Amino acid sequence: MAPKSAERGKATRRQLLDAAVALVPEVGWGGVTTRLVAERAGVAPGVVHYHFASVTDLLVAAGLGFTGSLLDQMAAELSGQPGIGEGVDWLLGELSRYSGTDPASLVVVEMFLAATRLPDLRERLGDQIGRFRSTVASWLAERGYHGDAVAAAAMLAASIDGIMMHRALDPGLDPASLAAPLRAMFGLGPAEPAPPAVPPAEDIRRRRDS
Amino acid sequence: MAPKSAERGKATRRQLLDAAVALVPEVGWGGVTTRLVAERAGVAPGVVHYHFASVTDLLVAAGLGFTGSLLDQMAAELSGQPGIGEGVDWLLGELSRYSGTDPASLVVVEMFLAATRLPDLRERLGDQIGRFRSTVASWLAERGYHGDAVAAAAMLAASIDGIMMHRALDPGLDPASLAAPLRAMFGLGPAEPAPPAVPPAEDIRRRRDS
DNA sequence: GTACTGTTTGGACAGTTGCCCAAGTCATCT
DNA sequence: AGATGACTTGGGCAACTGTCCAAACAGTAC
Repeated sequence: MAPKSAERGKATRRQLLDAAVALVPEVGWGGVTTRLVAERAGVAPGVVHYHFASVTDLLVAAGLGFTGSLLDQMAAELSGQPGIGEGVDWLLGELSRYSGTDPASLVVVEMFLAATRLPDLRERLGDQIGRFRSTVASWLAERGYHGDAVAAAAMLAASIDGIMMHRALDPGLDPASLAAPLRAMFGLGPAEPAPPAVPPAEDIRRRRDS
Repeated sequence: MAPKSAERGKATRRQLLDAAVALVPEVGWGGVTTRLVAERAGVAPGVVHYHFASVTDLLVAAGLGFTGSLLDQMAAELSGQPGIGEGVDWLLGELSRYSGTDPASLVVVEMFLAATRLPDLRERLGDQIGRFRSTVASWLAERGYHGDAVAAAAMLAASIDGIMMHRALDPGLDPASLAAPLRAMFGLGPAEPAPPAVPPAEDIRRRRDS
């Protein structure tokens, strides 16, 4: 055999996947072409169809890889939060990193849309999000959330994407200002028990303007 | 002059806009082509570039027309609701009509995405949604919502789109099941005392904060 | 009738697309 | 040495794209 060639092939495949993920936010899901990916990955155009049956196949694989690790990481970090209040606050802080126009946000929305036209993608992306929701629901239940934890997790997940999308149109929409209604959704008080005047140093990492 | 011709022109223009709106959910924003629109509208391909400078121009005009009337209608109907509880419930009922895979939902998401790449569209769509949020905020304030009505309106608007998107991936996600957390967001009690035939056995006796 | 206007037609144009494939490279195996 | 296998190359193909345009088609005004 030729293990050296196989290694190189794996590397090329990875480069194609990375190039595809990077290209989706720039030109849109439908704007990603064979030659564009090849050029970005630094390979000849023919390579794309050697590693993937079609550009759509490449995009599906690349997209699912991206959302999979993103959701896994978010679920893990959220599960590490001690209480529901801390979790919601952490989530809002995390959300401020996704402006709706940044590459990660755009990939997610593009995939939502592409999934409506690709049954295979829809099923697999739905599974990923279902797993995320389950993790969140368990986390809520373990923290003593009184109510339908599954419904609350669904609302939370939907809110994340909704806020992300709306921020794309209104950059002035500050996630921090949404803390009160979001906390109320989980039966939490309107504000942190600690006085907001002096922020607890470890919890708030960066607080921009007002 | 030729008023008869001008009339016919207006009608053709309308047909092109309608065809574009119908096509977006079917083939995607980027999949709408000159010839596709012309065929759907029942005119020759050249007509498109007589009435619009480019396909993008046509799509922007068609999309904004669609979202404009959709948002206006929703704002008007929501404003007609007597109380916040009724409004939220009405909204959830309305939301069940938008499965995330229906034409209207798809047009909205496609426009969000297109707006991130078309500054002109972003600004105008942002204005439309800003107006919607203002209307909702006023409606909340008039109903005695205690808290930041603007933030609550933003969360509500974002939730609508978030739920819509998530329903596209999980058709089993019932908007009605989200009533409890959504109502809690507005400091409302668990549920209305008017359940359908099948009683929602799972009861949530969640008290709000102070 | 002729002149003028706004609208419509269908084809032409240069460019891009996805996918394919014969020929090539290169390390490994017999 | 030759054969094997995985991978890469660059060009070729038919199909499609947005945009343009000379010509035809109305109706109105003179």
